[in-house]
Amino acid sequence: MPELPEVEVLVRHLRPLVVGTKVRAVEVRKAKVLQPTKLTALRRTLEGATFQSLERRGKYLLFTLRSARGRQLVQLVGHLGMTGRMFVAPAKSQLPKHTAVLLDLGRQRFVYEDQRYFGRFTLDLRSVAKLGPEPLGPEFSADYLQRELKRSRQSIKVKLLDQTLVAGVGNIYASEALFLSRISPKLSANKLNRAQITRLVAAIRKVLAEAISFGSTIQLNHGGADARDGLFYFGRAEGTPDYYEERLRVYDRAGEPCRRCRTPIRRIVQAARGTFFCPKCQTA
DNA sequence: CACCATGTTCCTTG
DNA sequence: CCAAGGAACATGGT
Repeated sequence: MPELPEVEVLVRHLRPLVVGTKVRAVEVRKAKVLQPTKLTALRRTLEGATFQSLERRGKYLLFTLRSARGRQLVQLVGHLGMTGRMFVAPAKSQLPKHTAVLLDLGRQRFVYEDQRYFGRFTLDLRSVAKLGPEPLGPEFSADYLQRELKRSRQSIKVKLLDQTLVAGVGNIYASEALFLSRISPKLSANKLNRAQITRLVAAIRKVLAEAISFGSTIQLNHGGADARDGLFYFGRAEGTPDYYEERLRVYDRAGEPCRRCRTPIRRIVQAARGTFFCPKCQTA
């Protein structure tokens, strides 16, 4: 469930559940997700430590803990990859098949589960340090984007996936933002004019903010055994079907009519990922 | 069997 | 050295 909005909703959900709790023990079932951190280092750092805060940066979760008796603060980085989930559940509850890391919090336990194990649960901050500005923050402006795009010949769609350009936009919301700003995904980054760049900044902010508010509205069952079929797709409450169906404008809608002009939505492949767009509304 | 999937990193090519 | 493209990672759904 992992682009910026999904991570933001998860962070808001988890924050009150973990802050103030103490880690009694750490169990790792898939050491790959720790890398390059060693199991012994993770244990030494986390056992006895108390969660102090939880923030989001791009698609990453940043946990800050206070060490056992010192007043030393340590940071823990989480990433959900393509299929990761994190939740807090009763200590004896059933665990998902692909559980990677477990934190014993006493009556409750924190679970990081990831079907494909593409995610991370690590003390290594290097990936976070490389991230570009937050798209919902003040640094992400038309001036900034214009400066960054002018040297790149990559298609704008592929460029938006570059986390050093802007942190948190993924394959779904890149297509969505380009549709909203009526820019062809194939347009070379350095060919966007100022008006397009201004529209794109606004569209990125809008699709992300809209998705956060959608995810905050519906009831999500983060820890449930529900079928996991995509972004916000599990455990949603009954009675929100309309908004749910209308939520995405182009992503995964190949062949279906554009919501603006009824032209069939097209799917193309860019950098080995699917891109969805309206060939009539999104002109080069 | 073939192809597809919300992400990131590494390797190769130019 | 840099930019860009593609494969790899691992598992499951259609």
